[in-house]
Amino acid sequence: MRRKAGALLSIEIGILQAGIALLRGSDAEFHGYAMAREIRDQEGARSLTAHGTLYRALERLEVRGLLASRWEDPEIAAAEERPRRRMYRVTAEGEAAVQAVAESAQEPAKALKRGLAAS
Amino acid sequence: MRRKAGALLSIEIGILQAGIALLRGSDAEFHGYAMAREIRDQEGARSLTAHGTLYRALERLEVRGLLASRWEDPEIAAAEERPRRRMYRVTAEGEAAVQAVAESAQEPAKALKRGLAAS
DNA sequence: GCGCTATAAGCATATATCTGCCTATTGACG
DNA sequence: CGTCAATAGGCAGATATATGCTTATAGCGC
Repeated sequence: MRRKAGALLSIEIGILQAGIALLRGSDAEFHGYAMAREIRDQEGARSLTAHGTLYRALERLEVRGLLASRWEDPEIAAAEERPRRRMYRVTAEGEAAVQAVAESAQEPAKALKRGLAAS
Repeated sequence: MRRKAGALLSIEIGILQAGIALLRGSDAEFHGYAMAREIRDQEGARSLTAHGTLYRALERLEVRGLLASRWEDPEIAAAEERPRRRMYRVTAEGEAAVQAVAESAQEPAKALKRGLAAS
């Protein structure tokens, strides 16, 4: 659907924000499937159809350097009897990108506040 | 569907026979998913519904000692970028069980042959 | 022979990631 | 401002294994 140069899609912002929220916590890493669950539960039944949409979004973010990933130690996955996970973390670049989006989104809000104060 | 004491179901016989055929080959081991493909291709679109039927049959055969399994080294699965496999092989007991079934199945055939020869 | 019950089979879904193919949307450009 | 093209989204399925729940069936006892 033809992307505006350098812009972030809402799904991408969502991923980064959720990932940044994790940075405050203990592990700071997440994996695709858990993120899919998060989005499905919160954003009122967003389908992500078979998760294809999400995994592609994750890939895009990694290619752009906003996320970095590593494969979980396969021994751990085997011990827990589940498929192995690809662990993602938000990079400094990723944090900056979200910060930029948040700030530009606040501009109209500030304008509104000023407007209310004046009336 | 209430099993006759000690009897083998046709799906179980099929698994064991296919497994025994492999014994002549190089690896002698198989995994559930490959077996499912085999059965699907050969037995004219047997569904095995999401493979649930097959995996339970494999489990039954293992519990009865006719199959033995081991988990594939998770590093290999990771290197090949796929979920890990559970590798099965037919035990001596398994071979004997199939042998017994095959022999009892030949009885009627022999009787028929005798009958034909006499006419 | 008939009904009861044990159990296999079918259906669905969980776990986790990924790709192919088609459609819908949207930014960009004339 | 309308059309074109790039790309995101949706659908489907592959790779592997496994479990919960319901339904069908077959053996066994009466």
